[in-house]
Amino acid sequence: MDNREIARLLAETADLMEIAGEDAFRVRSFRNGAAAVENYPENLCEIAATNPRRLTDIPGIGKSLAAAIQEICRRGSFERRDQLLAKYPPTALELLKIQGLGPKTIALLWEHYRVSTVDDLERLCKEQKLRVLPRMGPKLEEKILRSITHYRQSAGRFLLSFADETCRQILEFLAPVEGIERITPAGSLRRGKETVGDLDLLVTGPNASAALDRFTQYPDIVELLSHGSNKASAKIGPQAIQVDIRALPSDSYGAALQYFTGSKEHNIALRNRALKLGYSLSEYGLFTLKDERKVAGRTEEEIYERLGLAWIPPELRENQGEIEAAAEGRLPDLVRFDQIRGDLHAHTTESDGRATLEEMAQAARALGYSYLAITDHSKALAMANGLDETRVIAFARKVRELNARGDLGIRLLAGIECDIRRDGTMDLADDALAELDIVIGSIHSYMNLEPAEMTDRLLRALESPYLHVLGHPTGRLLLAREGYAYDFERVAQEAARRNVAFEINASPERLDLYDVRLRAAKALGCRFVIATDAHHPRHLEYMRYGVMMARRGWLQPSDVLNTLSWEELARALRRG
DNA sequence: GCCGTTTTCGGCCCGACTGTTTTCAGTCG
Repeated sequence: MDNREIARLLAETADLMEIAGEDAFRVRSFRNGAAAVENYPENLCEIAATNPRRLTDIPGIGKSLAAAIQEICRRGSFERRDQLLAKYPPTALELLKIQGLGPKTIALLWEHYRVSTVDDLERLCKEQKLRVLPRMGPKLEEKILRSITHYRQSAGRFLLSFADETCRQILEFLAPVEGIERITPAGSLRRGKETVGDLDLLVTGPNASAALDRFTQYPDIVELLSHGSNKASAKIGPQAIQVDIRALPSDSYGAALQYFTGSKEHNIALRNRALKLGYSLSEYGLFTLKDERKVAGRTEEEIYERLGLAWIPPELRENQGEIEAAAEGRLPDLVRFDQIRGDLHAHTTESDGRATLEEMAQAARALGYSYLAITDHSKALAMANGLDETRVIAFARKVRELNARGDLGIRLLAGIECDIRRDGTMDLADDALAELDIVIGSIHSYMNLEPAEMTDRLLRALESPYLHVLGHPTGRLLLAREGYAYDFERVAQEAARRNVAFEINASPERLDLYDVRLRAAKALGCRFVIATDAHHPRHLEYMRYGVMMARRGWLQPSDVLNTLSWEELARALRRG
């Protein structure tokens, strides 16, 4: 049992407690505990087994949660959770993911109609049966139906980070198998798509089928779907993500990798090109049409080369012009993770981060960065303890002193993630903003304005002479919420004109901006920063997901400001 | 339920919108 799973059980119990109408502070303690557990560096079940008293040393874990964790480690659940699950079906938790439905309404629906599935809920809305309940009406029925549609669209997909982490754990489990040359993830994970449907793993080597055998022993398998000598499939973990693993001969490995990486659209275009050149392309290789002789297949490179193309990085394979560019030798020189010199969006305990400034600085230094911008929230985000002008000025002074002391091993930038208010003005006064090295402007409220009003709001924000970066520019939350509606082109044009960069927020729940919007913005002359929005030292590692997004947006190092040295960056951030 | 103590009980995050009401509960960030 790993910490992530313990955290999931605690958070799930918090949800159930909320539906049961339990004390809100108690619920929050469970949520805090879940967060503490998830981020804890050592395996808690090992601690529980060897020295359980140490559990309560973890901030946020007291006697009750420590006992719950011990019980979870022993038998996979705990008393409180079992009681709640006896009262409410686990499917009720699913309803929490419907926007606009909260614990109180779910409890009400359960009391009246025994509703516990999305399908039931949809039926009741359509039969107009919700409106007879207290505080319910036709508008709510409509809103829920819309939310259900959005929910269905995102069901069955997983965040890139989740797929990536699951993949990493499987690769680790398969590592001891002898006689394996390579195991490569293909599919949308390899393309760096922000959400992933299932995992495709390709194995080659004289003993590839042994890797399949070992895979079927993977402890997290909840359902083994098939297991032959060439392919095995299973659903893994409580989320039941499907994993397909294929054993392949070395001489067609490249062809299979190409085929299973996709995208489907890219592959169709590539096969058409092959046909025109007198070949047929399949997952087994590139063959002549005339005598079905195999001419390529061992590597991807030789297949693309035979088709008169430069090798195309997986992130570009969406049939969005990359094949033409590869034919004409004008593929971009995509930005790489090792070119990133620093992170420009991070939170600390000063607002809603979980680590101190010093801890964040140390983590950034460990990643080899030469600078880190601390950008806590501004005062409009009262729930996050955002900074007012006085605190901002004191904070800037503290950062200058730390830098002057020179023992951090990394350059700190004093920054702020300043709220953009409803009218487009900044949440902090100019004289406070002027003290800072970097100002990110972000929207965290009034996200449902009419498009015209939202466009005006953003254009007004861009007028601030102190704004350097527009944070998470679309506001989307993957698998959860669509971005705000506004005229993106107009805002991008104005951002380019005023030298305000767009953020590529690398947080796995956001990944914002993203491919299509990045290309559009780049074409309009915009520049970008890739930043993690870290609320914990570990979150700094999300940078590589941001880099994947940048690559999907065809960005080169020169498009990305944090590939610059601190001195160059300081010049680039200066306005005018 | 956790934490911290002026040490065993009180504070813990709060403001605003939405859709329903006719004064506010529920949801969201």
